[in-house]
Amino acid sequence: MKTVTIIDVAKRAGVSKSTVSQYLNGRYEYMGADTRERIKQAVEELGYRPNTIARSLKKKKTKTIGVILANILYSFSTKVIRAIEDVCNREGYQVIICNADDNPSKEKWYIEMLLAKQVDGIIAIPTKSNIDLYRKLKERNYPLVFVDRYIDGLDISTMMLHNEKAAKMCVDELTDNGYERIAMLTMEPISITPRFERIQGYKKALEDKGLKATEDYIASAPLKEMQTRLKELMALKQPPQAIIAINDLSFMQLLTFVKENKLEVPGDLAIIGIDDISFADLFDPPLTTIAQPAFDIGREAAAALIQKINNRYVMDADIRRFEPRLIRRASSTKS
Amino acid sequence: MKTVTIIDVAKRAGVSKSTVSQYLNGRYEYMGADTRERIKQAVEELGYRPNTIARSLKKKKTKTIGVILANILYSFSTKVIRAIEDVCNREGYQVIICNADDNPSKEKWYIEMLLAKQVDGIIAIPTKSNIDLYRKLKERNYPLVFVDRYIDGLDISTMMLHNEKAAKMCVDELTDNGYERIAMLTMEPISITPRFERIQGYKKALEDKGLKATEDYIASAPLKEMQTRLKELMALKQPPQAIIAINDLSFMQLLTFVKENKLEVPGDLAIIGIDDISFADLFDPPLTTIAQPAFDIGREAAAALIQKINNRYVMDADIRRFEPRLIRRASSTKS
DNA sequence: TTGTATGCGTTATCAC
DNA sequence: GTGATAACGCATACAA
Repeated sequence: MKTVTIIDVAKRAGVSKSTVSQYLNGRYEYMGADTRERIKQAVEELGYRPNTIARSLKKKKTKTIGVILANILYSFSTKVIRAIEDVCNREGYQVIICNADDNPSKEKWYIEMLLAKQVDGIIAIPTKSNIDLYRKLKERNYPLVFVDRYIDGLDISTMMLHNEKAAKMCVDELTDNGYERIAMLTMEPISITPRFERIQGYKKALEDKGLKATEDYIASAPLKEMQTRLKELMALKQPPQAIIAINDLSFMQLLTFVKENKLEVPGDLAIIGIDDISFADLFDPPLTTIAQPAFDIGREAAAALIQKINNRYVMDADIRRFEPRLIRRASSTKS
Repeated sequence: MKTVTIIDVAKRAGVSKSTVSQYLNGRYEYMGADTRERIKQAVEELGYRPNTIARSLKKKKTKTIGVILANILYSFSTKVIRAIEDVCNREGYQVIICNADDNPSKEKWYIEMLLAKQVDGIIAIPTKSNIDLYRKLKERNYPLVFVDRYIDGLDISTMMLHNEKAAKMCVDELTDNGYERIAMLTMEPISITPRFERIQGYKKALEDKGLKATEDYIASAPLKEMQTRLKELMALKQPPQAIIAINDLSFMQLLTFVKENKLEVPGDLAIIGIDDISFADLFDPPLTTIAQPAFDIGREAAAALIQKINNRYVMDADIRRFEPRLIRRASSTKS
């Protein structure tokens, strides 16, 4: 697989490599029609493909971006990536994906790897632990966009769900249907942005309705211990009449619990989940969910990053909030 | 963000850039302990990061591979990718992901993009339409591994499910429970490897049991038309007592159909699906599925590719079959 | 042990 | 219009 270079093309076409370079970059004005044709021929005959690596070295642009996220197995991540990919490829960018698994040292390693690879910009769902590294990048005006999570005091463009509103939608839907003892089920840690904000939103929404948000009703646990935690929650003297699952994984746990304990939904317990899940319609009864526009979020993140890449000094570091959407099904209705 | 290069480090350490290069590549033998220390210092003080692009150009290796698949939104793809990522990163490789959407021209475009980027190898879930391109790569001994789909006559290492066995497992499970009129539901096109092989396996397994495989019972349709197709199937004079869904997407359609028509499972209709789905346990009744080891497949594909990259002449082009696993739940039991 | 020179494949700045 | 030639940042053979 001996590589055919621009020099081979030049020889074959009987011109210099500079002229070929001109041709390749579409600067046809400086070129006779016949030269142009000869080069075209030569390129085809030799099956020449420009070496992007060499070009990148020279131009100091790789037309590649990096995406750092927790785990590609989460459906939110998958959708975001898909949207990013679509935008980027339309613009001629390639995407390198990194699963940091919410592990700060892995995240750091990936960031440095990406920088060494000279990617033109990075989109990340950041952990809070590499704040210094991100700050340094920000100071250098390095193109950077966050998704889903916000890091305080860093002032980097962030695309995320309007989490408080999402939680409020859940509460309102439930209170509208006459439920008053409403609990929230959340994964740990609860410090990351979406969880924190949703819990805040939940509390506020309850207060707006004149209901008390008792700490008893905020059930947080790691995924593995969630069944036990739920058992505790339902064993309270005043068990909740309704539970809001803070995300899809918690929701799955809640569904398992409901099923194993043969609870009737919404009769024994009304439920509602943030994040849409594929089988919401298929569950019995169909599940009320709050969908977030993951594709929109990904698309806008990519668009913003590319804009930053093209004009490094238009650094409007802001937070863009995306609207949650209530999909009303039977699991949250009056019992 | 003026880039700091190896020359800056050399100056700072008071040595030549070759010495620094030696240091960076771990050839410490040719170096005084003090020199080594000085370089280390300089690197840290300057925050120097080697430019991978320049290194790649020189070494003609990018430590990057490309993955081409239909759509990252499919759970099989997601799992495969995750496994590939894990292996690759452990070996210092980065992964560029491309969604070809089963569109041959998109696939072609991506392949050429990846080659231009000088990726060290490619893992693909190939369409059948770029066979010439793949053949050319194969002839050049370019490292290439296929996943999930086989292309006849190309002789390229392929990692895939033992599809016939998977289908046979379904049939056997159903016949063991007394079902005889067993249909298969499949997406179109049926020509791609996994679907084709599963249909073959289905037919053979029926024959093994002395049952006839009538064409009537092989219901194929694009996703959008599957509900209609199912209606036709169940309207036959002799409707099936059981249906095998060929993959997760078909299975979802089947579940929707069952639900909308209030069929009792397995009383009115036994069902079973190939591919595991996350809510198999949560459905009512729990769903029997055939799981495929997507992570294993991805891991082995990555391992094979890296081996090819390291030794381009160990080109054992074979097909590796992975074992399906029956997860027996209530949807396929005796009614 | 360390330094010098050269090349990787391209693009860009000039002359011609 | 076209062609030398010098970078881009690094690795490496070879000289010192």
